[in-house]
Amino acid sequence: MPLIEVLADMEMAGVKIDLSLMNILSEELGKELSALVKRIYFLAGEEFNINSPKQLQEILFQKIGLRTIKKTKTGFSTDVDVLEQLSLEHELPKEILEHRTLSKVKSTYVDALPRIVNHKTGRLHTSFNQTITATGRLSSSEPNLQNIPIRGKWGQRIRQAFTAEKAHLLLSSDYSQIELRVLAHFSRDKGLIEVFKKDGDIHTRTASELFGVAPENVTTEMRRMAKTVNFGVIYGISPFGLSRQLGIAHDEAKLYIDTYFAKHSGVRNYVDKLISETSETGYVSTIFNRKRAIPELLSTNRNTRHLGERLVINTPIQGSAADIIKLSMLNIQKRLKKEKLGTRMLLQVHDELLFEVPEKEKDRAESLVKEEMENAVELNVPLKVDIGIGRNWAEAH
DNA sequence: GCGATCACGTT
DNA sequence: GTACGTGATCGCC
Repeated sequence: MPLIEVLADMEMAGVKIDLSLMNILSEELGKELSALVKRIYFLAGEEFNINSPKQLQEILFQKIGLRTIKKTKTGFSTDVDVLEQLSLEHELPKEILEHRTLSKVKSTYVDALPRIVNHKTGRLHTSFNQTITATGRLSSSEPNLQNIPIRGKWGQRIRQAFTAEKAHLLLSSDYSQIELRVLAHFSRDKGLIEVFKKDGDIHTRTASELFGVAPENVTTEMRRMAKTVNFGVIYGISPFGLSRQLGIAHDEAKLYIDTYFAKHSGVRNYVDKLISETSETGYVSTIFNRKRAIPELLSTNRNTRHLGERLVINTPIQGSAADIIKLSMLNIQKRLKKEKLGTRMLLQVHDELLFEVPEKEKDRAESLVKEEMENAVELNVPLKVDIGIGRNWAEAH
C-alpha cells in the first residue's frame, strides 16, 4: 500500500505529448487510410463499413467466397491470423489488415490522446490502478499508457511524441528477462541459473538445446522460435498454444516442449511439484507472499483445468516480477527525495520505468535507478537492468 | 445510453 | 498459452 504515494506522484506528474507531431501523424494516417479505403472498395466491388466485422464477413466469405478458417460466437472470424492466411489467396485481406493497423493507431492513440491532454499542465495524466489485476500487476486507464504501440514504423513515431520537458531527458529503465530470471530462481534449474550468471543470451542458449546445434550455429529463425518457447514456458506452455503461435504442427510443438523439459529438469520438477501442491492448498504465492486462489485447477472441465495449470505456473512468475518492480519504485522514490533530485518517475509498464530527468542529473539518475532496480531483491541469479536516455520515449528505449 | 461482441495495442 | 484497457459496431432499451 505505501506504493499509493508513488503512484499519486506519477499520476500528478503526467507525461508531455508533442501535439504538433500528433497532428502531423493524424494527417498522414488520414491520407493513407483514404487511399486504402478506395483500394478496398475497388477490390470488394462495393462500398461497406470496413470497421464492421459483420459486414466484412459477408464480403470475404459470401461475396468473394474465400474459405472460412475459424468461428466466433456469432459467425466467422476475420482476425489477424485469419486475414494473414487469406492474403495468400486474395489481395483484399492484405489491404484490410493494413487498414486495421492504421485505423487502430489513429483512433486509439493519435486522435484520442491529444483530446485528453490536461489544460492546466499541458500533459497526459493516467490513472494507475493498484487493485485490479489477479497477479499483482498495476493497470493503467484513462488513458491506458501501458499499451502505447512500440513495434513498426507507427509505434516508433507515436513514441516520439512522448517527450521530455525543456532541459530534461526521458530515461527508460527496463528489467532484462525478469520473468525468466524469476523462473530460474524458483525452479533452481541449473541451466537457467548458469546462463543468467554468465549473462548469456537465454534465447540462443535455448535454441542451441532445442535444435541440437552449437550456440554459434544458431540461426535467426532458430532463435526466434526458441524465444517463443521461452515465453511459452512462462505462460504455461501447451503444444496447442505453441503450434498456433509458431504456425507449426502440433507434433513438432510437442517435440520442442518435451525437449525443453528434458534439458531443464529443474523447471519440470518445479512445475510438477507446484501443480500438485496447489491442488492441495488451492492457491499460489509470489515471492513477497501475495496469494492467488486457483479454483480452475479443480474444475471437472478439462480446458478449465488446463487453464488452471497455466495460471499456477504464470501467476507466481508474473506476480513476483510485479512485486519486485513495485519495491524498486518505492526505493527509487525514497532516494530521489532524500538526495533532493529533480528526477520524476512518470510511468511503469510492468518491467519498465520511465523517468523525466533534468539534463544535468542524467548520470546520477541513471546510476541511482540502475542500482535500486538491480538490488531490489537478491535472487539466486542476478537482476539486470537496461537503461536508455533520449529526448523522447522512442530514443530512450 | 448500455452492454455484448470483435478486434487489437502492450507486457 | 499470462495479464490488462479501449475503440467501433450493433442490437436493444
